[in-house]
Amino acid sequence: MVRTRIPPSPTGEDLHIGNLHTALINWTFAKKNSGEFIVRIEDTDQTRLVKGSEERILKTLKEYGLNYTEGPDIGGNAGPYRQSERLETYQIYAKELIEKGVAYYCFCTKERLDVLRKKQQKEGLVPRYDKHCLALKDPRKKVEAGEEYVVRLNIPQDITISFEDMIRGEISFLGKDIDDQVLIKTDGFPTYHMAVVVDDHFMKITHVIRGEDWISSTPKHVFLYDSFGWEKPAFAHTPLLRNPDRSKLSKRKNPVWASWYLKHGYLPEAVLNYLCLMGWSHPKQKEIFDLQEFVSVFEIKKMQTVGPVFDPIKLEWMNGEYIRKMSDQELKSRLAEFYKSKLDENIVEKTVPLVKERIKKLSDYLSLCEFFFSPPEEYQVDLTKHKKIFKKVHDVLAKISQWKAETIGEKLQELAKEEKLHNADFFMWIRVAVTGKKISPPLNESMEILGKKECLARFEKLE
RNA sequence: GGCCCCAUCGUCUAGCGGCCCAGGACGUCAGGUUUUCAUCCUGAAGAUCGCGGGUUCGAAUCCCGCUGGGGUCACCA
Repeated sequence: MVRTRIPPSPTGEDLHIGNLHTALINWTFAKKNSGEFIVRIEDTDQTRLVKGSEERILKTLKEYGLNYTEGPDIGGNAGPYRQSERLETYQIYAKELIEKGVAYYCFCTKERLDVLRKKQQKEGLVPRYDKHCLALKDPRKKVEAGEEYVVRLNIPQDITISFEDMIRGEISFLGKDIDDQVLIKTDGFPTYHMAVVVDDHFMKITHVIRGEDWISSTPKHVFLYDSFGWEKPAFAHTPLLRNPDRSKLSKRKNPVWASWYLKHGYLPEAVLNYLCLMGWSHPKQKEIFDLQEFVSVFEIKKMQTVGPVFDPIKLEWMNGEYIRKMSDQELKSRLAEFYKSKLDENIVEKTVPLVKERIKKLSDYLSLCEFFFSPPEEYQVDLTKHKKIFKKVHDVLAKISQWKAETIGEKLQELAKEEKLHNADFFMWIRVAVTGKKISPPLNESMEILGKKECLARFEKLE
């Protein structure tokens, strides 16, 4: 049984878009293999916890439709799914490591560590723990005496640790290049490295699919698995999403919270579809496809190793494509949902066919259609010179008995001819008079929807 | 700096030794349709496949070096 997971850390505002990307890959990989996708909260850093973060992360994941079968809010057989609730387990296994000699107590103070690090840096060496406490005679006594300690991993200097990455092939590291990582902190909490291995093992995770930034930590994890005598999961390190300058995607240069895109009128399925194209491409070079299709054609081995630049422009294009292909009914309900039903449903329904090809995001709707809900307060063009013609327009419109776009268009066309006015100018004045803007949905149809009375009123105002 | 990962149009990518003086998509530009905008249609510009060596009859594709980029070096994940 394939089991994948996503381990968000509740230390940010929300789910990071990069995490959404890895979540998508994990979810898809699980689905493809009829496996399970689970969520585990990695809240071992008590100092960085952000209130409400966990709830928002889980909510966002659900809004994107990446449903999980086990998680902190829904439970499951391998729970608890919050690391802060699994503290004893880590303690037990840390002891086992110490007994096996692959981990040791360390009593070094922060001060000593700082001095050591500075000295190494000055000498041009890589900062690394010097195994000072490994030589201690009776560390147990100090522990029993209540001295503060951490537990460190004891990586032999002379070994080579290698692992097979599903995307990149074999990767190996030398023991001398790996630091004696802290496993248990002074506060008794485990570090990521300890917790991730223990949890993945007991949660029976078969495939660890995570970002490229974890590659250099993987040998530590491999060493732990081997020390415990546990079967290792398969590893895959996905390329990291990048800023335009190719650095790791960051909030200074891009909106990074997954919910930001939802809030700003992007559709979850469009964002996900765009993310599919980050580091992977459809075998038939298709760009637009749904999650179901992704699951059926996705191959993790075909993932690219280069970090793709996250391009908001292409995302926007894709979002527009999704909107365009939606049924009117669907778009109407998405808009209602997006605007939290604050807009007149009747108007939304009537205007949807007019705007479908004109908006790229749900949030574009209101700026384009504001004039349907309230008369323009200002005009993008100075209309004071056209009072006379507006009077004529008003009278022509007033005579129309069948208030239909077609008739409105015909009558106005006739007037333009009579007055010997260029269509482009004439209709622009009318457009601005009715909508306030130079850019609007089709004029005649808009006037039909607005209704005769309202249209006449808008011209009377300008006469 | 050490270690690790990587390198095809501005961007996302196809390409797995001959089909490639490199194809598609976004974006850009020009034209057409149009009462604005958008859609739609047509077309164009845009990558000497980072550079230099090999291997081979033949390399974007394989090997090596260089250069460049990224990641990582915490009692953060």
